[in-house]
Formats: sequence, C-alpha cells, structure tokens
Amino acid sequence: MTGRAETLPALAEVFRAHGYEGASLALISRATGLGKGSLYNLFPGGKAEMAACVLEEIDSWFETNLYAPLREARQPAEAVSAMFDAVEGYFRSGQRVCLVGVVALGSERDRFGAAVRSYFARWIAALAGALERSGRNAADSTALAEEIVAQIQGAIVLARALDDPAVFSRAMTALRARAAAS
Amino acid sequence: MTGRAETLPALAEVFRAHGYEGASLALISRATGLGKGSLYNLFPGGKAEMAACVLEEIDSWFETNLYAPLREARQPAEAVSAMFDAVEGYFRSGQRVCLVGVVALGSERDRFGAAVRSYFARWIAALAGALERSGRNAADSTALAEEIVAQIQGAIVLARALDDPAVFSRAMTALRARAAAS
DNA sequence: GTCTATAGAGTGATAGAC
DNA sequence: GTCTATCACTCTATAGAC
Repeated sequence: MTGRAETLPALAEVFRAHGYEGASLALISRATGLGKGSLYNLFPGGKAEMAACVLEEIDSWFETNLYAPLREARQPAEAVSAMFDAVEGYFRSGQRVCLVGVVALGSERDRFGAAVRSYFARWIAALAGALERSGRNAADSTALAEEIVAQIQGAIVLARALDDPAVFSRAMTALRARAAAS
Repeated sequence: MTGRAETLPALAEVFRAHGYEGASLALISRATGLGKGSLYNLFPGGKAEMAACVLEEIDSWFETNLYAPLREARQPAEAVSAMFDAVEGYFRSGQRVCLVGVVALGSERDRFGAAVRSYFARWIAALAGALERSGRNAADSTALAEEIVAQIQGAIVLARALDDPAVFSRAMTALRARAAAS
C-alpha cells in the first residue's frame, strides 16, 4: 500500500543522480522497489509525471523551509542567515545537485519551464524582500538576491567539478558576509 | 574526407543541447551529416571518445582565449575585462550552456573528472593570478577568482531558468565592478 | 462481484557498438 | 546496415479489501 509521497524521495535521488534522460525505468524500479505496474499505477503519465511530481515536492519543500520564512520573518537578517543554513544542509555542501538547476540546463527545460521559472523567481523575490526589510533599497535588494541565488547554483557546479565540498562552504560564508554587510 | 576537427563544433552543439545521455548517435549523425560508420571510424571509442574530444577542444579554446591572456597580460586589469567580453560572447549571454559545467553536474562526471577539474582549476588560477598582479593579495585574489567563476556558472543556470538573457548580462556587469574595485 | 495495487512478460522503437 | 540490449510503455494476471 504505497502512495506517491513515499516514493518521491527515492525518485528524486534517481533523477538527481542520473538526470531526466539518464533515469531509466529500470533504475527507477530498482531505487523505489516498485515494479513497472505499480509505477504506472501511481504515475499514469509515466516518467514525465514522475519528474513533475518530484519538482513539485522540491518546490513545496523550498516554499515551506525557505521562501515562507524569508517572507514572514519578523527579523529578516536572521531569516537570511537561516536560509544559508538550510541551503548548506539541503545541498549537502554541494555534493547534492539542485535538480531544478539541472533541468534548467537540460533539454527538458521547456517541458518543465513554468515550474523551473517559478521556483527561482519566488526564491529571488522572497530573498529580495527580506534584504529590503533589513535596510536595503529595492533595487539593491533584488540585484543582491539574484546574485546570491546564482552564486549558490554556481557553487554547486564548482564544488562538484573540483570535487571539493569546501568550495561550496567558502562560497556560502562569503555570501553570508555580503548579505549581512550594510 | 572529413577529419575529427571539422565535426567537433557540430558535435559540441549536440552535447550542449541534449546532454551526454540525451545526445543519441542518431542526433549526432544528423548534426554532423556523417553516418554511423564514419563516426566510428573517426571516433573508435564511440560516444565517450566524441565527448572527450569535444571537452578537449573546449578546454583548448579557453586556454587560448582566456587563460593564456590572463596569465601573460602586461595589463592584468584589462585582461580581466577582456575575459568578461569573451565569456559573454562564448556563452551567448547565458543562452549557451557550459558543457563542462553540465558534465560536472551529471553522472558522467567521474568519467571526465580529470578534464573537468583541470578546466575549472586552471581558469581560477589564471584569473587569480591576474587579480593578484593588479594589486590584490594572494588570498583575496584566489577567493574572488573562485567567486567569479562560480557566479558565471550560476548566471548561466539562472538565465536559462528564468529564460532571460538579461540576468546573465547583469551578473557580468556586477562581476566586472567587483573585479575592478580595490 | 468490484475495486486498487502489484509484479512482470511482452510491445515496437531505438539505443550504441560494430 | 546489422547486431543485441535496453528504452518507455502496455497489458495480462493475480492478489487481497470491501
């Protein structure tokens, strides 16, 4: 009696590890412990629906754990700091890839374009709002938020390329300092 | 009588557009205009050898057009500025993906690990050297070089995710300013 | 009986290797 | 072009819950 929710974490790891095209149903079947029948019962739309559900789950995790706190924080500076904690934990210091970023770089971008755009646009908007409420003007806040989100994505690429998690941690430390500065 | 060199640009575009797994021999055959037989004649190692050659070609383009000028510049500040020009042109304002970055994020990372690591390590080292010769201390130069290279990678992700080349251009403008600052 | 969940053989298409 | 392996996917069969 397994539902979609229980399979999503394993599904997400397969897509992260192999990408959309590389995640074969055989791999998915092995990773989830579910036969093809069960998978198609849970996800009638096949692989595309599986990926869409995974992206949705990721989106809602970020909404709950990052965006909402950034938006609602009474102490925005602390919320920004907490965001960096969450980011370091979630991406395992750059050893875990950002699936939404991977999709944005791949040829599946068009299929999931709306979800990808929304994920990043809301991240930037929530962060920019927190920066603004902690004393910056609107234009600077948006610019810095965009830089921070991009730097996080780039730090994942670089940490994996150099096979060195310290690269990711250093980048987060530098970003914290920039976010905290005047 | 086509050689490897003539097929590499088309090959590179296929890998950039579809990723390593998504670049099928059928796509490659169509993009290069070569039959499968010719492809295996040119690249006996198959798809893996094609990708390795493409990465090598990219590496040597960067070596010639970015790293060497950064290392040898008599006016390092101008060389850094020229690097940003080259980067904006090469990545088409973020509409063209960095294949080395894509490989770093994918499951093919281990296969091409040495090439990927070398590409980014040499970029950072060459840039850090130019920053140092333009007046910074060694530690700051390395840190800033790492940040800049990561930010370029992240700006590609973000520009594609938001489907907005202006995101990439803004990021490059901000980086130029940081590189030029004291 | 009707339902949902399961496993897995079997489908044609297409993969990469040669 | 020819090969075999594997692709995403369909379908049949079977299970237990009600």
